[in-house]
Amino acid sequence: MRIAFMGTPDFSVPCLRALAASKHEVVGVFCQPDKPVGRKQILTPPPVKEEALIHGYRVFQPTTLKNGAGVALLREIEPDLVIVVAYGKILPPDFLSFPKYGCVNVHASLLPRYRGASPIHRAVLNGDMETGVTTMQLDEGMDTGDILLVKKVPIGPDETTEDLFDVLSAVGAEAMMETIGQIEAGTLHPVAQDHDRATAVGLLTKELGEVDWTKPMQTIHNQVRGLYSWPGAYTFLGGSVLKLHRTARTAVGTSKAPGTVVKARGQLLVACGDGLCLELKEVQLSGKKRMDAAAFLNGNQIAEGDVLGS
RNA sequence: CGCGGAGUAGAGCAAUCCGGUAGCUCGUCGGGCUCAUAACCCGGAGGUUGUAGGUUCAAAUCCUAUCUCCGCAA
Repeated sequence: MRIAFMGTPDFSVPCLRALAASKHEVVGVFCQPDKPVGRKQILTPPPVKEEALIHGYRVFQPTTLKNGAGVALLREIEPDLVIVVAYGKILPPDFLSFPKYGCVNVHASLLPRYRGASPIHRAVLNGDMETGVTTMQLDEGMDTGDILLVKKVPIGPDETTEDLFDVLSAVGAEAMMETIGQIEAGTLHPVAQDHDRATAVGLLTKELGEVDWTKPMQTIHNQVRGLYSWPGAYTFLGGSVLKLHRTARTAVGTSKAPGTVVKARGQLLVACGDGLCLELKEVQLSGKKRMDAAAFLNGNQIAEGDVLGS
């Protein structure tokens, strides 16, 4: 089958690799234009582009697919099927209907839950015990198409978004290959989503990372692991930003006010809103490197009784 | 030249403004104590202070250049 692939970030790469290793012909790869990245604003190609170039695929980085621009490109490569994995742009109707088998999307959630831009983060943030990958037939809406195939994945209590990212991108590749196989075999049974149960999630913002210590310990723990490693959770210590990279739940109770450092010897415990302590295991003060709690405590930069959050 | 912080023992920090041969906590090694401990006590090892120049009787500290790391912004 002639397949065009559309994707941009790391998450999409395993899918492209799987296609490359398959019998199918990758006739073109679409991704977002190169962007300046990092402190020095170096123009960097997206991960999918780098992977595509390794295989010698034709790469397209159009700024828009609207007004026939996308279809014009499809006409050049004549794909039977288009696979879309975290591409980053909405596909117009004429584009969706161009390939014989349409466009199939790999989405990192159990649809109709978490439609939109940040499904993995949201599942962890909400403390879900389970998430997964859904493949669906793309339609004009945002992740509203008929469901083709679902694979579930459990979420561990301390698992981070980054951990899940790796798992789900691998599972996504499996789901994709299985879906393609069934398309060829004609054995798929698309199921409409239950739109009443749908939830939509937007892009993440930095502000989501600020910890509110009056919240329950579990909620803050979810926030830390859900936003790891980007954009990250943070609080304030003496006016400086203190990033929280890793935390652990404890059963230690306290009567101290939320945000108070309850223990700063051996381990670092902070009081949360529900009277339980959250252990900070790895932190980073602005301008400093990230370090584990033991190293942080050695420098005497924090003491019992200090209050985080201001 | 977007803004800013930092490079000192294995780790995290202090001493830098007001130059005078480097200190603290942890780890490590040896010994001791205790029913016991991420407990405590005693002792030791470990640093040409990112690099290159300069000023000086003397530089971690002042001057110049350079490399690296990090926070913000994008």
